[in-house]
Amino acid sequence: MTGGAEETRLAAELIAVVVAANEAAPRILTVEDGKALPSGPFESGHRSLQSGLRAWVEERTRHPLGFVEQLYTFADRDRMVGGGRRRTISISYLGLAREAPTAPGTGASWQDWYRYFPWEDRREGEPAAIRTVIAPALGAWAKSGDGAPLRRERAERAAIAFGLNHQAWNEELSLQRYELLYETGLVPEAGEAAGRAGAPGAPMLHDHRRILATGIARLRAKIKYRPVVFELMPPAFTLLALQRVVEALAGVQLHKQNFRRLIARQELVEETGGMIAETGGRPARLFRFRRAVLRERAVAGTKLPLAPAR
Amino acid sequence: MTGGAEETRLAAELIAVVVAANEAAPRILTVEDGKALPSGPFESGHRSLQSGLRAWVEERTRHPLGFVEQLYTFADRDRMVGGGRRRTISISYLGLAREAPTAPGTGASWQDWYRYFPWEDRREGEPAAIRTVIAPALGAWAKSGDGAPLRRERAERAAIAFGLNHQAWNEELSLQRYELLYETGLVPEAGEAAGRAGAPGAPMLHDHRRILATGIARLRAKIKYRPVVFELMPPAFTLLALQRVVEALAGVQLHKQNFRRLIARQELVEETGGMIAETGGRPARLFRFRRAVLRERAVAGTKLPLAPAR
DNA sequence: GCCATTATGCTTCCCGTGAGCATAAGCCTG
DNA sequence: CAGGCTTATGCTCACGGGAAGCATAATGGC
Repeated sequence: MTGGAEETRLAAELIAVVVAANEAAPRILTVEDGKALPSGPFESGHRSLQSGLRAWVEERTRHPLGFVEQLYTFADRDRMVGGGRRRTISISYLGLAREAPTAPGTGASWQDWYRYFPWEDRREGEPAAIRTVIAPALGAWAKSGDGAPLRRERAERAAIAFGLNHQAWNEELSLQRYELLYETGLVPEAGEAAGRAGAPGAPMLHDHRRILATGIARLRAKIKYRPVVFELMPPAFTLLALQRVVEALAGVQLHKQNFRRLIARQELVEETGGMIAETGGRPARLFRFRRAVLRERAVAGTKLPLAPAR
Repeated sequence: MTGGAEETRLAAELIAVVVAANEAAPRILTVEDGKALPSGPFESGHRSLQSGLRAWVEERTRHPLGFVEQLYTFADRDRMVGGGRRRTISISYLGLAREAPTAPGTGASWQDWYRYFPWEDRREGEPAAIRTVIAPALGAWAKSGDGAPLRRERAERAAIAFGLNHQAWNEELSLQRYELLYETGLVPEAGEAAGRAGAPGAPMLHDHRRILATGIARLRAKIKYRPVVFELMPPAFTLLALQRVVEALAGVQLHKQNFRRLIARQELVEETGGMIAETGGRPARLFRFRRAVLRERAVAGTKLPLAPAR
């Protein structure tokens, strides 16, 4: 059956969500003036999907990708790229790296990821746009549903996704939030109402912003049980720097003392012996990641505290 | 770059891990006399990968798939199926269903999943084969490593994967276990030593047993935080029946009272009002799944207790 | 020297989980 | 028909981790 007569021509494409981070914000590698994620064809020379992606990204960033993980494979019919009769299968990956200057002329650049998802950053509390724009729009959408059950379901979905009413904010729901905004026409990618008052945040080409949302969700979930944050850290760092990076990724503030306790108890780091005179305040000790835990706890749990501060 | 001259021809294939379960064991849908997972080409008529898979499986089992989730996409070069110059991309899915008679003539049949992974069933304690065959073989493999660090690393990997020494058994590591057995040549799929004393369990064609191991790992992880078990249950069931199914999936015995407490506290089920006169013992109440939780907790946590009994 | 700022150590409270003890309700056996 | 066996259910207790706060130690800036 595989070789039918009316065979569709297939193409395969790799799309990468490459994440780096500093204490201020997570950064993602983009192309086309920040409007697309890096992507490239899956070529016959590639040994496997993952090695293809690795080679491809490292060529551009000149920096090795530490951690790489497959995100999702899409092949929706309405997703045909390039306009031909060719069906494209897109395989997306999440990769972690350290930020380094991009090769000039490639159009590649690093961007703050909250530029695309302003509503995902709650480190300074709930962004105003949620209350002034998003919540009202979702409320209207819920009310416009046919029949009470549908209306209730919509209101409930919105409340869970955006932590409205008395629901708690769940930082891992970034994909659901984007999908909800897409479904309700609040992001320009949905086409419908480019003029209408929509959600804030820069759009991307194709469905790249959705893929980015998938990557954010995956990474936010992952940092809670695997020591992957360290892939984003410099060789030596203070505990506060580590906390700031985790907070930047999660988009939430953490309780300092508990964060330190958890890191300490799990023996994730060891002192380098050095100290650093920060910008005011008592000097902090420098730590490095204990590479050994990658072997010891190859799979076991390594939880990061995600309890809100204050 | 997408349309190069020396273009590799691509084919895409969908592979399904379809799981059902009874109180005795989880069951998987197979073809070719239990030696392969159902798979089929991804056709141009399919709207999306998932809808393609759904249509395809439902046609064969005549039963709707409740829950469907993408597992992984492979395209390793050494995985070329069919021998041609054609590169195959395989997209695997996990699906949950209720067991129903398979359509005759299709070669499809349901199989106990522990037939392929005897070492994954610890409901009656550690299977003898681990102590008599697997642990010694892994021990020899570890000792044969070049250099002390490699030997230590190997011993550690084996201990973590199979819960040797003082390590706790982690039921979610089914994929790592299979990969370890593959790497050490203990499963016939590895080719090397078909004659040597290997691990027990029926092999499968291609890399299907590895895909099944991936599905098992995913499902075992999933039942802990999402109410997916109910997709496998009949409309009404006793709490013990529910527990038995969870135990069958996890391959571990659970503490009865705690299991009930957790189910009760989360309000996952409601009484149907009926009772059932079991095989001896006090009659049990019948319950049904509260569909409402799917909306209420569309994403929040729904944990199943996986604490060992006794 | 006093203040602002950050680093660190410890303590308390609360809740979920892991384990058992005890009782209720049928069925089966002698 | 009583006693024993088996499964259903209710409850208690102890422990450990997580969430919040209080308190003290170092520095640099005024």
